[in-house]
Amino acid sequence: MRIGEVARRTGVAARMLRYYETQGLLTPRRHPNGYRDYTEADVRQVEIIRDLSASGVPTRVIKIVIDRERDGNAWTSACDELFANMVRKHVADIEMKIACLSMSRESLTRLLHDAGQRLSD
DNA sequence: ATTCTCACA
DNA sequence: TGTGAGCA
Repeated sequence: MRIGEVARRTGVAARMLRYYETQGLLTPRRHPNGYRDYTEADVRQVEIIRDLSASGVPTRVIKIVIDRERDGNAWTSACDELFANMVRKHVADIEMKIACLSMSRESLTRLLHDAGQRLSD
């Protein structure tokens, strides 16, 4: 499928899909006319990239994760410990964000609850 | 009509 | 990241 359909289905702008490609996160085939040809697997890949990106994980790290999963998750080289620490940091960041979001949710639901009481008076 | 690449304030 | 130019 072409870039427009992928953009429509994933909610990721075609602009970003091309950008991800330059970052090595996606490598769609090309049609004879030069148009990118995405597969269903690419769409799943885009959804993963989109979600990780929305969680604040830099594309640089996303690429390492993707490459790692493609190569069967083999942890061997001396760089692996370094990478593992990067991932741990992001996991910690995400946990912090979850904590912040939970508090925001409490505040907002309380706001709505109080407003609801006044509205029903 | 759609996509492509490249460049910009 | 958005937007526009100039092609195919």
